[in-house]
Amino acid sequence: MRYLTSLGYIDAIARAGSIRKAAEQLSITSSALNRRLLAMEEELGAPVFERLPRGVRLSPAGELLIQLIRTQVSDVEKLKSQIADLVGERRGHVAVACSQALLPYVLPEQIARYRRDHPAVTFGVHLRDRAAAEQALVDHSADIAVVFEPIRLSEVQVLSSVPQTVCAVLPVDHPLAAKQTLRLRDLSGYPIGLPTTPYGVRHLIDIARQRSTVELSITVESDSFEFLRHYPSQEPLVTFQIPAGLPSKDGVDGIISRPLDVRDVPTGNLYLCQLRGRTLPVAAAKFAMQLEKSLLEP
Amino acid sequence: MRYLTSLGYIDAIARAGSIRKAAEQLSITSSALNRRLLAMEEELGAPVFERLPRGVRLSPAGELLIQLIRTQVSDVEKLKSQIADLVGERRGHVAVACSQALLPYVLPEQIARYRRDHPAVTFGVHLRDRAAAEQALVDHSADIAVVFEPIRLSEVQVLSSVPQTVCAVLPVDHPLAAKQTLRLRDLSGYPIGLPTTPYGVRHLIDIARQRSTVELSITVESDSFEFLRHYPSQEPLVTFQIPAGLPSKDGVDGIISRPLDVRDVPTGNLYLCQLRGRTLPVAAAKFAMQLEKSLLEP
DNA sequence: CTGACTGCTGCATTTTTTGCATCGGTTTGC
DNA sequence: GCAAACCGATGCAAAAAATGCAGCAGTCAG
Repeated sequence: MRYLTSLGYIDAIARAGSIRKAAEQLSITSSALNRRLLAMEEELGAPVFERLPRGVRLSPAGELLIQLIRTQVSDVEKLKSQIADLVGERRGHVAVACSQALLPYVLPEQIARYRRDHPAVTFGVHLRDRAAAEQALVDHSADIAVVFEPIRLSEVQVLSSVPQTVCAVLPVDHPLAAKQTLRLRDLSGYPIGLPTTPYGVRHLIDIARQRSTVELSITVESDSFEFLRHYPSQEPLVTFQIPAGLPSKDGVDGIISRPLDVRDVPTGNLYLCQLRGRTLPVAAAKFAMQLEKSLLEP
Repeated sequence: MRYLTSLGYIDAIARAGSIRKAAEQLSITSSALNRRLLAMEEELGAPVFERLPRGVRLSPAGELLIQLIRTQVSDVEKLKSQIADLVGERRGHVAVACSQALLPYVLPEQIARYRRDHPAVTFGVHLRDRAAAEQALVDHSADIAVVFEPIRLSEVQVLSSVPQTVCAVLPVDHPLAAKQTLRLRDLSGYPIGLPTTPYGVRHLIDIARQRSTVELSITVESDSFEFLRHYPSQEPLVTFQIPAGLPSKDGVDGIISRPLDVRDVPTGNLYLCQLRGRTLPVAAAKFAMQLEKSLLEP
């Protein structure tokens, strides 16, 4: 929207932390950008940024302004989406922030399904750890977030949640493949691969390790489930994943999954969230409803 | 605010019902205004107004837009007020919609008191009947409303209410002046002046007249309490008013007031309201708090 | 001290907005 | 049934605003 350019520019400065950097990203000169900022500060009667030797930082007034800017911009998005809906075009854009587990199966399937009905809707899928996903909601860079065991912020509103029992992921020929569910002590002695700390699965495993005396031999750590999932084809590694991130059938890619006994590792929850108090654009709201339904009835 | 001009222009068109009329009020040419509108419609992908032979009317999309415009404009007002607060200037503007009863004593006193502490804050006081006051909140032309016995709309949020027993207003030398409280039948035979229908006092009196067999001789009707209040100096007329609209002492202006018996005329309530879900600008919120306090502890 | 970075500003140029005049259309009054 | 009075839309030239360019002063790391 034309009339929001100044607001978008200021948002860009806030994100870039520097007028010149922001100007480069926006493909305009720093002088033009600087003048828009000065004009805004003139109108507000207070500086929006503190000038530092190495760039700028939001002033207290700027913090208020940037919040207004983001809600106003996304409100306009919402309006446009509503109007498109009114005209019958049903177009829009949905930005999703999610945990890794959603990437291989759930989101590709759900987005494709949604787009079959509404081909004019575009999607953005952004991998974010638990904290960053919530931050993305707050700064409006995501409309909805799907996260496992999130750090609960008061600004986030939970639309629905589904329990997810952590599963061990093993090569098909692993000695433990015979068992239907695994205790933590079963894993003792086998090489283990773990996700790095910010992730929910690791969080639950860590809790279990603290409560138990079982010693796990942690061979590999990675922030990529993709890596951990494919590693066992080289060495018989045991790693962990929640059901949503696993293929529906055993044996695909030469791996199988076995749920961990809930006495060892508590069942976590996968949460579908949005920013509290925000009315989502039509497309995002409808997609969230579809996703919610599919998560509850897998 | 500079970047809101287009929005303000479109709001002006919506209020004026015609591009040319709005252009005149805005002191610009109709062509300039028309082009801004066309540009906006282009960006939205839908017409904002239906073109009628005698002007324009909001389209469904326009209804959505105008609502967004008004909240955005008042959100910016709020931001500016907050920033001014931050800078320590404490300035702002408070628009009040109120019943007639508030005009002579309550509001002048309260506004003057507020302005003693915050001289940079300006006020707008708008006389509105019960329905119009609530409409003023909805379209953001008022920040707060003080009304007697309002028609309750779901969009309105009550901040506080105080009971107000309807009083009869008589000349000091009226035969009924001896009594401390008056029954409706006491008034039978004396000439009566009544406010016109949209007002709350009239509403309560009408209810009382329906329930009772007493015949009142209605001599004068007026939509001005000011007129009714001063009429008795010419002819011994009995009229009605709520305590908030009466001088604190009897005998001022040659009139006295006597409460009506609550068995005849039910006690009404004076309501202090704002638009539901709206966060008021700092100045309006503080003034509302002061007003609320003074109404509860008269 | 140098070099790289920052935000800011004067001036010429480009882009956008505005005003003026006018067109085509519908309603209203006689 | 015709003229006058509105209405919104548009081409064109003038006015206003935004932009790019170049260069300023200041800070900081090495």
